[in-house]
Amino acid sequence: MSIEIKISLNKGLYKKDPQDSKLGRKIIQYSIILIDKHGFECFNFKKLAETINSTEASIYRYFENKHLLLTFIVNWYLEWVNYLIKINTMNVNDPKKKLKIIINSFVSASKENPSVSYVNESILHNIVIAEAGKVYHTKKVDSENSKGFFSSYKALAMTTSNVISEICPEFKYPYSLATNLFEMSNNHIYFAKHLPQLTDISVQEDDVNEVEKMLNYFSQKLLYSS
Amino acid sequence: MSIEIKISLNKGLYKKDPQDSKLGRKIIQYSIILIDKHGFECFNFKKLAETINSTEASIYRYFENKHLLLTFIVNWYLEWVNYLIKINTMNVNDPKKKLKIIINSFVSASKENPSVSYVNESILHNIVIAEAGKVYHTKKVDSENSKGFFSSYKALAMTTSNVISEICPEFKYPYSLATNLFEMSNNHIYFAKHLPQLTDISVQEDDVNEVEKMLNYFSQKLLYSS
DNA sequence: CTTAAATAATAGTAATACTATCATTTTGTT
DNA sequence: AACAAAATGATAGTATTACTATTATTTAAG
Repeated sequence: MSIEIKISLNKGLYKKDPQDSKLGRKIIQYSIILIDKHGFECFNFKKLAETINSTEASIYRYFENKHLLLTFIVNWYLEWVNYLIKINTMNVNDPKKKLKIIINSFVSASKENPSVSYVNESILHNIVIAEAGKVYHTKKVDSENSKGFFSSYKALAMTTSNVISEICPEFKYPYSLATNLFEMSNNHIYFAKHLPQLTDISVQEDDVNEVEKMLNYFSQKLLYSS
Repeated sequence: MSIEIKISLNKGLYKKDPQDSKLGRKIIQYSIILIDKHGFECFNFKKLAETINSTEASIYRYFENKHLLLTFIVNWYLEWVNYLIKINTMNVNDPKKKLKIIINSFVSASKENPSVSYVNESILHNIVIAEAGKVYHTKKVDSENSKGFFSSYKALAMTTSNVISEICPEFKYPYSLATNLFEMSNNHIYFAKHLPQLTDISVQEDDVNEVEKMLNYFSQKLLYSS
């Protein structure tokens, strides 16, 4: 018994919705695996086509280029996290508890909620950690923004900032703190694994508990210490 | 009367030190301009060669590839900021004041301290804001780290974290806060310009005062509120 | 069973990221 | 000023990448 979620994303991200066909879902499934394995720079549609026994031309029928494919899967992840947050905070009243749930979703939603058969959420989280910045650090950021390509990140920021403002209505930087918690989560998981001198926390075998603690400590200090 | 600083960087970053020759300095000068103008993805050695009336082959005598060139200029910037911080905090005793000077250097060192004739520090800061993450978000991060390619970032993190620990010796996350202040500075300047829904601050005509205020507020709350 | 839609197979182009070779210019030394 | 050594320029060439176009074959829907 499994319910397949279909996440609806901005139509400008794809030429044809990959979630609606077998080949499309294979493209998503294996692009996640390949980008994680080789890194985004070395990933290309030729390798992907070989991996799934298809052709470049077929993949180009779904995505204009690999940058939009990355944008698609990162947005997919963000929508999925946002959806989980909504469900998990639905019946929670205390905004402090809500923020803890949000922080927990930032660091490890992927570990506790596998949900879509063709998406390995845990690997996808690694991609978000390592590659998500590349989605919006480009010269096309303004035109892509105007097409709504970053609306999933904005939605997540808004969800989080609303909870922050519930906790502390006079706090001046709810959006900044929201995005910072998310970015910090990704950064410090990455630092712990690759540049440990840039952080105080450590991550052993995907145990991100220390990151979670740190984010809770920061938000607590900023929002409700004295 | 001008004193030219020469910043010494990891020798693995270049084949030949660009700071030691006219052509090398032109490569630095115009790569900064071109990367800022077209973005790192669209930047290449052919365009650079045309711009400076040289050839691809000549540029390849200085840098193995554009990724190492970016790594070089980002490290150059970090060394330069670190150097300015050292000078400007040298005769300051109060660590709280020191941290304010550091934060000010993060947001706007480039505006107040032009110092090297062939480097436009202000444009370089824009590159750091938009492209620096790409330097270490790559599959080669571990091998490049072991070669010392990120030592400038580590040095800056250490300088900052030492001051943080001076302010509050029992604070558990001095390195994390140090890198977070730096990343946050870059992120929110970028967000303010391109994705304003992701931040609370705004940046008008390169006035980064609001970012500075926010970083001071965050560090204050974390380190010396009650 | 038929036809439309999706995919595969193949081929081709322009740009990119280099490498190699040799000619020329610049520089430092006596 | 003469000359060797080093740096740069000019030119050419290769492999890979990021696509696009065309036609054949398979699959799915009515």
